[in-house]
Amino acid sequence: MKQALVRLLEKSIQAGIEQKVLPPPVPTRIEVELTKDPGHGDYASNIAMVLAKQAKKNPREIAKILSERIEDRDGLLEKVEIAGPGFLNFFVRQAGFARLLGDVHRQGERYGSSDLGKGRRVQIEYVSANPTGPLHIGHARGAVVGDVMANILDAVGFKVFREYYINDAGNQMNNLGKSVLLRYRELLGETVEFSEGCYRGEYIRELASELRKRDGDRYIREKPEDLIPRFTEFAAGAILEGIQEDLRIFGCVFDRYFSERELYRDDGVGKLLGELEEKGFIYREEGTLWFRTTAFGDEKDRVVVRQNGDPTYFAADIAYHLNKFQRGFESVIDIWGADHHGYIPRMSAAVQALGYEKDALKVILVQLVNLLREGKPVAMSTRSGEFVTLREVVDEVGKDAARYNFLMRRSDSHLDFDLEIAKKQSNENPVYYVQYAHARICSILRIAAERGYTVPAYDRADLSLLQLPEEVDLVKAVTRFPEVLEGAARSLEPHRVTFYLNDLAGLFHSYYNKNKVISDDAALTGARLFLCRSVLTVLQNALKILGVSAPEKM
RNA sequence: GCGCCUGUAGCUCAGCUGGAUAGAGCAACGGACUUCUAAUCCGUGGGUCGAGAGUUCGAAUCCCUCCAGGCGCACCA
Repeated sequence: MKQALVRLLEKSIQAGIEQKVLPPPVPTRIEVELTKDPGHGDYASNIAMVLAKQAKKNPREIAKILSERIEDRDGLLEKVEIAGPGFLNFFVRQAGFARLLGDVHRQGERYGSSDLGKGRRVQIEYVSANPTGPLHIGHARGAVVGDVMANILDAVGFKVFREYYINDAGNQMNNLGKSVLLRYRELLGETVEFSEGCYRGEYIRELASELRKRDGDRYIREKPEDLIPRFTEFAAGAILEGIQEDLRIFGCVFDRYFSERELYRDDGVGKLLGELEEKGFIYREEGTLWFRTTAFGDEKDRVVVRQNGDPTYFAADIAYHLNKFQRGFESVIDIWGADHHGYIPRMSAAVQALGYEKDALKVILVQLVNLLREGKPVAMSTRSGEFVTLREVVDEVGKDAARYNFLMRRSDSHLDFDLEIAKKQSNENPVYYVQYAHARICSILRIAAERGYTVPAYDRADLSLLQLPEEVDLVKAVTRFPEVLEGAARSLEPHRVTFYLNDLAGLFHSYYNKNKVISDDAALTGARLFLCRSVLTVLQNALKILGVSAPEKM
């Protein structure tokens, strides 16, 4: 509907230009919005005010010129009014709205999707937690934001690739192996001391005892230098398997888990740094290699190879991002914890130095989660290994509530996650509000069927009977869905889908309480069933994108 | 000290990229189940959009200056 109105406006501006009452050109962006106040019609455009400056005319005068030249061939509009400083208010005929439900009917589970992305390839990297311990609640938010963002981009026509970067090459891996070895020795009766950087979580103890069960005490005679790599290998493998399992249970499935080690194969990182040095982006100073990130606006240059010869994490990350682009992705999205925001300028600099557009890399920052129980903070300390794992949260509150809760805020704002509220099956928990709307419609359709009503086909339903204000509002909301997905994709803001769902469910609950869908009037019942079915389709499609189930009964 | 993010109703937050009288949920109060599911709905009250100046037809939104909070400022990842 919005787009149809934009086209009408384009044509009327065109006509105005041809008749020399408006100066060219036709603006590239014409805004049409849903109105808040029914007195302002259904849709409104501010285009007359936008044109006022270049046309050097009073906005109301321009509005008049435009409204006189609108050729409504399809009979969508009842009338067009000029209001306030120069708004064009469109009053859509009821039949115009009802027609839109035909799209829902025809497209079914594809309703809402579009070809905004035109099949362009996007890679989206998220979670990417080091395999040094199980995922905790902090990782969960990034996982959901990434997963849902990917679903949204997929829906609007991008070809999406989901990836998890495994940081399995740094010295933290060494610490992991060392930590397990120490616990292993402890199990065999030695007294051990944990140095700085060691991991002390309970899971380390479990890994050690697993090793002991499997291989007994035969490692006790070997040298630590020989043992640590093997212990590391074992621990990282086991932990990564656990991470993958947790993510799967949480509904996050990746196309690929990319190992950092792969970047070092055949001295890949070294060669890349050499190339960048030839191009002048890297220089040597006091025995270290520096990347000239200041050339692209970073506040200082960054080390890529330390004095001791080891490449930094940043060096590998440059290679990783080059690898992404070389695999043919036109656009790359990284999802990071907000505490890494300082890392953006250097990564952006690297991407530009590699010869790609600045816009080719986009970063979504996800703020930390405050875990609460009945309003009181739950203590978490990664160092000591006291934290609530993702698995524990999913087990306690369920996948649906957990996922929905992480999508109720903009990603870059802090989020309080209260375990007790998330668990409650009450009105404090919005996920049930939406699911309940779905279950209610299912129930209506069931009972309608029992009474001999079926949802009519689009051309058999008399949708002109849908005249109540609540019905028009519902139709409007249904038609907003594709726009919401596009907006969420454009702005990289998955929370918009959640807010939209709350609105839609609210409109339905309100309608439901006031009106009967099933009545003795067969034609009216048919029209209302058709409307219900349309709402149901949107609820299902949207919930699917969020990775939240749509129960038929509650 | 520098940089980024945040500041909107008592609380938690939206505000569609500058539009018309700033919204929702909780909490408070008052109502609605003999009905297609009350995990719902209807109503009432509640605001100096952190403060100040600026840009223009028009600002919660954009620019500048302050104030408050968070996070960064490694040859860690």
